[in-house]
Amino acid sequence: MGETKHRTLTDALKAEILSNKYAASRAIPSETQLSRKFRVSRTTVRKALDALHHEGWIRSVRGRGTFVTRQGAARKIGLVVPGVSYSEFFPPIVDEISRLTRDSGYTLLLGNAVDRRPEARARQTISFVRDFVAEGVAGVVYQPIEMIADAEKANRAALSILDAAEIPVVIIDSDFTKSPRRSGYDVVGIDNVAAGMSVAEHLMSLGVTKIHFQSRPLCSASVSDRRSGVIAAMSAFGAFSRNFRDFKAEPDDIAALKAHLKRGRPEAFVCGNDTAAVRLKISLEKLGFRVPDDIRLVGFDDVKYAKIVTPQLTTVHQPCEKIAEVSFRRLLARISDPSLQPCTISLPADLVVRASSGQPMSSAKKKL
Amino acid sequence: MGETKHRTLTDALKAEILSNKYAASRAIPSETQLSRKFRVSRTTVRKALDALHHEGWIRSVRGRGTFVTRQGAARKIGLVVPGVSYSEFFPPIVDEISRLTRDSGYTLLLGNAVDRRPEARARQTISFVRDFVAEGVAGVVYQPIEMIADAEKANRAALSILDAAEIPVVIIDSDFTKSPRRSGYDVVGIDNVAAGMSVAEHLMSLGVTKIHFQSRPLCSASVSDRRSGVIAAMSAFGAFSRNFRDFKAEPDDIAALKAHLKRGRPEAFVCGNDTAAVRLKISLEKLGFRVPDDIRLVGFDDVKYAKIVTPQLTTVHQPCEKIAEVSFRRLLARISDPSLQPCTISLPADLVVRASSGQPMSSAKKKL
DNA sequence: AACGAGCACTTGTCACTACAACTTTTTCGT
DNA sequence: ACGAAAAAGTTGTAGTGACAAGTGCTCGTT
Repeated sequence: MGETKHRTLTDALKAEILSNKYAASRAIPSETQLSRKFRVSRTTVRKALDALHHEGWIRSVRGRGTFVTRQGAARKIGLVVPGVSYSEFFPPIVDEISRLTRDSGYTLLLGNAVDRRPEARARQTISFVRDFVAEGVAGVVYQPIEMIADAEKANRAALSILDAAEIPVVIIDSDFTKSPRRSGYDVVGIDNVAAGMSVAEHLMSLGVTKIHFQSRPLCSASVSDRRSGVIAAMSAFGAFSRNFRDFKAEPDDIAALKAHLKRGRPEAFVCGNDTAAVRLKISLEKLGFRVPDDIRLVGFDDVKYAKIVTPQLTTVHQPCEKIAEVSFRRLLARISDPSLQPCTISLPADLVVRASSGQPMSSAKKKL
Repeated sequence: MGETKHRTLTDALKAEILSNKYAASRAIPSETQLSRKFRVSRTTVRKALDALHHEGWIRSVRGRGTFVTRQGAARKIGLVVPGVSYSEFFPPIVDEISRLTRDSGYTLLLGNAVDRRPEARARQTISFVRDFVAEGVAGVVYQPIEMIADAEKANRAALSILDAAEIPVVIIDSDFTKSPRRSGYDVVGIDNVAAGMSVAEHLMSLGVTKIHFQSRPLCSASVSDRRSGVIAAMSAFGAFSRNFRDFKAEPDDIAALKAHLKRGRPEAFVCGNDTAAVRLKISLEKLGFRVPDDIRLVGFDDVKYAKIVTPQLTTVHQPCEKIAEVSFRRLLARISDPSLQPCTISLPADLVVRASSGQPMSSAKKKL
C-alpha cells in the first residue's frame, strides 16, 4: 500500500498550496506541466488532482486551468479567547481546537487577549480580528468578551469586521446577547437554563426551599441563563416567591455578604460558576458558616479544583472538549456552505452531585 | 456537458442499488463484467465506481470485489409523526422532508399515526417503527408522541426498537423528556424557553404585568418550556409573585375558565400554542370578554389562521421548513458518522406582534 | 481599427495495455 | 485424502494515445 505516486503528488501539492505558493487568482501548473515536473503520466496527475478536488482544495475550468479555492488558499482558522488562563474553561478548548485544526490540515491563529483590565481585552480582541482578516483565515471560533459594561457592543464591533470580510464565525460557550435575543451567529455550548434547572431540582429534591443565587455585578449571558433556570424550576415547584433571592455582588465582598445574610439566611447558595462558589465558600467560612452544614453551595462548570476543595463541590459539568469538537466541525461545515441556517447547538451538561450540596433535609435537621 | 458515459453508468448503478438488486453481502459485478455489459472501457467503469465510492454507496476490497455499503443498501429514511393533519406544524415538515429525501436519492417511508385516541396513536407508532426496522431504513426523523399519560415511556419504547437495530434518530420539535432532562438523542427545534421569554417581555414592554399561562392538562415538553420562559422573564422584571398564574385546562372548558377568572382576571393570557389560543378566544368571547381590549392573548407556532382570525394573533413563528431541513441534514451526518455527539439544535424563533396583544397600557387605559 | 479565423493551450472523456497486490478456486503431487 | 502450488479471479496503480470541448491570444484580412 504505502506511498503511491498519486498519493505523494497530492501531498506535495497540498504542501505547496499551504505554503501560499499559488495565488488564488492564477492557475496552478497545468496537468502536462505537472506530469513533466513530477515525471509521472498525466493519468496519475489527474488522479491526484481529482482527490484534491473532492477534498475541496481546487476547482478546474476547462480551457482555463486549475485554481486554488478559497478554502484551499486560506487553510487557517482563527480562535479568539479572552485570556486562556482566565478560566479553566479555556485551556482544554484551546488544546482540542489546536488538535482538530492540525488534523484537518489547517493552521491555528490564536487571538488570546491577556490583560487584567477587561476594557483592554476588548481592544485587543478587535485587533486580533483585524489580523485574522488580513491573514485571510477561512473561519473563526469566537469566545465572546464578558465582564465589561457594554460587552454586546464590543462583541458586535469585533464580529462586524469578520462579517464584512464574509468570514464564517462560530461562537462558543454562550451567546453574547441576553436571552431570548440571539446574535444571529452559530452558538455551541451547554443549555444554561437547563443546567440551572437541574441544580435547583437537585436542591429541592433534598428538601431545600430557600435558594439564593449569587452572581457578579457584570455577569455573562450564561450566568443569567443559569439564574433563569433556577427560577423556572423553583416556580414549577411553587417554591419561588419568598424563597428565592439574588445576591448580586463579588463573592469576596464580605460586607455585602453580611448585609445580605442579615435580611434572611438561605439554605443554599447557587453561584454563577465554580470559581465564584469557591470564593463564596471562603467568605462564608470567614463569617462562621460551615458548608454544607449551615449553608449548602452549588456551582457550575466542574473545574478541576471543584473536587479538590473541602467539601467537594456539587456542580454542573461543562464538556469543554465536546464543545470544542462540535464548534470546529460546525465551522468547517459553514466554511464549505456559508448559507447554512444559523443555530444554537447545546450539548448535554450533567449534574455532578458532591458533598457541598449536603444530605437530604430530614437528616440535616437532626444535626441541628 | 450533458450525459457522459461514466455519468450514465453511475446513475444506472445507483438505480440498481436502490432497487435492491444487490445484496449487501454479495459483491456487485466486477469491473471487467461491467465494462463488457455496458460496452465501455474499464477506465470508465472505474471512474463511475470512484464517484459512487466518494458518495458512500459502495466500498471495494482488493482481490474480493466491490460491495454495497449499509448506506447504499438502505437508502430509505423513516419519518414518524403523530397525525399529519393534527397540527399545522406537520404538513410543511412532511413536505420538506419528502423533497430533501428525494433530492438526496432516498426513499421516504411515512409513519403517520392517525387515530382520534392518543393511546392508539402510540401503539401505531410502535408498529411503524418495527416496519422501519424490517425495511432496513438508514435513519429516522421522529416527532414524539404527546398528549398521553405516560408519553415518555411510550416514546422510549418506540425508540429502543431503533436503538437495538442501531438506526440513527433525530427528534424534531422538542424532546420528549421535560427539561432539564434529555433523552440522549439529537433534537432539532426552537428554543421554547427563549420563545416564552420573548412573549412575556413583549407583554411587559406594553405595560402588562398580570399574565396567566394556559396549558392543557397533559401538555408537551415544549409547552412546559414556554411556560418556564414566561416565568423566567417575569421574575427578571420582579413581576412574578402575585402576577403569574396557571390556567391548566382545556381552552374550551368554559366552566373552568369562569372559575379561573373569578379568582382574579389577568391582563393577558399566554397560551401553549395558537390552536389553544384561538379556542380560548372563543371561550372568552362567550363569557363577554373582548380580545385584546379586556384581555390580551398570545399564542405560539404562527399557524396559518393566526393572521386570519380577528383580532390577528400575536405569536412566535415556528420555522417548520428550516426545522425539517436542519433535522434531515443532521440525520445524514449521523448516518455517515454514528459516533457524533448527541446535541440539541435550536433555530431562531421570531416574535410576530399582531393585534391580539393590544396597544401599550397607557392608551389602553384611556379606553376604559 | 475592427473583426474573425486559426492556433496554442487548457481540462474532460474514453480507450487500451500492463502489471502489482490480494483472494478464492482449482489443480496436481504426495 | 490432503495440502501446497498454481491458476484465475478481483481491485489498485500507472502509462500511452487520441479526441472533444472550452479559453485566450495572435495574426491576417477587411
